[in-house]
Amino acid sequence: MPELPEVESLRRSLSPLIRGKRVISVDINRPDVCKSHDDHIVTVLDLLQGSTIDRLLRHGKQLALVGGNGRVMCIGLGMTGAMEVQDASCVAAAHTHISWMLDDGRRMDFIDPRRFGGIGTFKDLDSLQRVRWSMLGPDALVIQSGRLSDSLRGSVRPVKAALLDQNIIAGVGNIYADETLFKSGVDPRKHAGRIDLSTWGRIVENLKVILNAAIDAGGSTIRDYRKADGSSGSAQDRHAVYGRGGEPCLNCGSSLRVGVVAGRTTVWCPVCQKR
DNA sequence: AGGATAGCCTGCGGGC
DNA sequence: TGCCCGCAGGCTATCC
Repeated sequence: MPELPEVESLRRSLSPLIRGKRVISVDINRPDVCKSHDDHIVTVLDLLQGSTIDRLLRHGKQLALVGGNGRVMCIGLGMTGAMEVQDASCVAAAHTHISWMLDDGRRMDFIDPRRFGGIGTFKDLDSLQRVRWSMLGPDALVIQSGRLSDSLRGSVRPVKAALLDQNIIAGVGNIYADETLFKSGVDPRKHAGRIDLSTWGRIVENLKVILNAAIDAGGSTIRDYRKADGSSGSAQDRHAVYGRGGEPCLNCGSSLRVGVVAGRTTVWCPVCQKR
């Protein structure tokens, strides 16, 4: 499940494979996964055909590839999206929607069975920042607790809903929201506006620790992601609450509760996490 | 206005 | 054994 750590792991693993490479051609198998933000139909030029790939940037869960021609592709992985680089002679996986032929004989594929993901194209980095990234909250790795506290002052929404809102804070998904709130001892249903500054400080600190630990372990997560999609064995072991509903709390032994908060399946400890 | 909810889409696993 | 249904969740559109 690509949240911030998986996207950052992807950025790091993809970078040495594609940075500086030239895109010889682009195969568009499913045009509808691409969306132009510059008022025209997406063309291969928007998808960096003929250009080098100069930089890989990330904000929250979004990955941007910046071309030497200035154009930008912003990739959202959604739930099942993946980018894979392999020898161009390899058969493309099922649900490969876009392929980039690189000048080193390899091919980069955008694969996304459920198509919750997609690729936005922008004429330049400024356009990406203005149209999309400036609308998102600060990246979860660098957000300040004061900023979070300010933007949620008086809010009656559940704190979990706030953490999942990319316009408030970018990069947190269902798994790390639950894990962070458990580690912080905060009930996911607690009103965001009723959380004091010191508690926000604890939440932000724990969030960053959890995200950074996941990034450190993320290489393996992303490598076996396609298998982990169904069976996800090793990734689950690291989670204290996610996927452990009904099992004993690792802290107090109470049965972990499962419910729906902010429209998402949520697991928390009814004893350790306070309203 | 802002929060809640439905729908998108496919694969997998539980239950019968 | 095989089929069906529910669920997984990031994001957008729409409703309340």
